[in-house]
This record gives sequence, structure tokens and C-alpha cells, in this order.
Amino acid sequence: MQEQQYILKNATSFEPKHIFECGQCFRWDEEQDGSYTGIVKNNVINVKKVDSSIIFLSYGADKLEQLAIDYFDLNRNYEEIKSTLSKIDIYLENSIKYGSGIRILNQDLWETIISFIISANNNIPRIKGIINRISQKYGNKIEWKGKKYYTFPTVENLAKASVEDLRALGLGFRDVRVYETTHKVLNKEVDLNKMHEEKDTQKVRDTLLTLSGVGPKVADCILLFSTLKRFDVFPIDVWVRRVMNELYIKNEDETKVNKKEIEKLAKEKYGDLEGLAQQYLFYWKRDTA
DNA sequence: GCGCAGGGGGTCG
DNA sequence: CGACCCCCTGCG
Repeated sequence: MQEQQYILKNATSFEPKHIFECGQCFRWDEEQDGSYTGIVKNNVINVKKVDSSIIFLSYGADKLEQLAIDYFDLNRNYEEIKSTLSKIDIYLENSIKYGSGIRILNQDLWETIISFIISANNNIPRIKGIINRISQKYGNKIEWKGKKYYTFPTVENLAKASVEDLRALGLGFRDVRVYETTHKVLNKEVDLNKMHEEKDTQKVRDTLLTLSGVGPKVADCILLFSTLKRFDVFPIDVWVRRVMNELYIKNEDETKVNKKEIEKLAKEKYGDLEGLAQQYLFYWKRDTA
């Protein structure tokens, strides 16, 4: 364990607030100084933007520079992506201006699966609370600057939790889902490593859908926000349904908008970058609502 | 202040 | 298509 610093100079498309509050992650918290602190693998990381520089500070086992490059997807050219998407229409152009510093993280697949199962019919403060409590009980403690942090539990460690244990941590009806999925992964009925090797997004999606608590929306979030990193998915939640209806479909009752229609529209308009388009639209709509 | 509805990043049967 | 656990929020 060691403290490290890595500075990214002249950063473009990197705004901590946009990255950590666009709804893709649950383990980052804002500090008094506007920086964000979170847990990535066995490391605590603090991210602060000063002018056009990003200052990463970490305490943990991994080499910070490589970790930051991987996790924040720093080798991807977001300027080019944004330029492409901005040309599609004025709505996307505006939402990209609003969330110009969004980057989609490469989050651990296992952690992302469990986190988004917990997210079902739930709100963000509570989701974060549940994940914190799970990590506190089944993860490893890291002490840094007088504060305690907990890593997300491994499959083996979370498998020690009974359904009742999970219920006691406040998971509610999601307890059985997390339990079943944990044991399915533990038994290698679903092999997470193999999922990374599969090229066909639909096939990976079908595999994810076999997991308890993973439906279409959660599967798409996992595909988009984890190291699976597929942009050709379009997670449809209440906000995305709302924004797509208001901008394009214009149905009086947004709850009656057909999911297939939204999917078709997204594919037509945004093509294989639809997942990114979804994030800009979602962040803009939810934040300005 | 406090109590009480209302509803939330959906999934399952 | 309704129920689901819990808690966070807003309103009286």
C-alpha cells in the first residue's frame, strides 16, 4: 500500500461532477473542496480538477497511472465522439454541451452486476447506502488519512452472506436476487471472464439476462458501464423514456410509449454510439428537470 | 418538528 | 400487470 499522485495535464472531456453524477457509479462521494473520493479495486482514489489539470491521488496497491488510464478510459477520444454525436441533431448537441465532461468508466464487471441489481426500483442515496454496508461487512478495510474505506467484496466473500444477512443490510426484496446471482457466478454457471471474450453484444446480453435480478434495463447498464464497455446498447429507464418522448415521439402519456419504438429510434439516430447518446441525454434531462 | 403518503435508475411470477 | 422492501423526500 502506498500513496501516489498522477497528474493529467490539458485534460479534455473530463469533468468530475459529470463523470460521477451521471448515474453510472455509486461509490464516489464529493468532498468539501469539490474533489471526489472513491474506491476502485483495492485503492482509494481522490480526483480533483484544477484548471485544465486532473490531479489523481491514490492509496492502494495498484500503479495509479495505469489504473487511471484504464478506469477513466483515458485513451478514448471523446472529442471525436462528441463531435460525431453533436452533428446528429440540436437536442444531442445541447445535451453534449451540458455534460461535456462525461466519460463512461470501466468498472469492475462483478461490482457493476451487483450494483445494478440493487438499483432496481430504488433511489440513489439508498443504493449507495446498501453498497457501502455490503462493502463494510464483506469487503476489505483501507484506512487513509484517518478515514475508513471498504473495497467491494469479492465473489467468494459475498457468497458468505445468507439471504437473511443481505436482508439485514437493507436490500429488501433484492436479497434473493443478489444471493442467487452471487452463487451462480461463484459456481461458474456464468463465467465473467468468458463474457469479456464474447464479441457479440446480444450474446453477452443474453448471458446477463440469465442472472437473477437482471432484466433488460439492468443488463444494458452493465454492458455500458462495466469493462464489457458496449456502446451499442440503450438502457431505458423513466428518464430516458421521458426525454425520448418529449424530444421525438411526443405521446401525451409517456408511460404508454412503446419500448421497442424507443429502441428503434435510438438505433436509427445514434447507431453504434447509442449508449453514449443515452448518457448525455439522461444527464441533461435528469439534472435540469 | 413529526407523521404520513408517494415514489424510486425494474424484475419477476 | 400488480406486488415487491426500504428509505428518502415533500407536504400537512
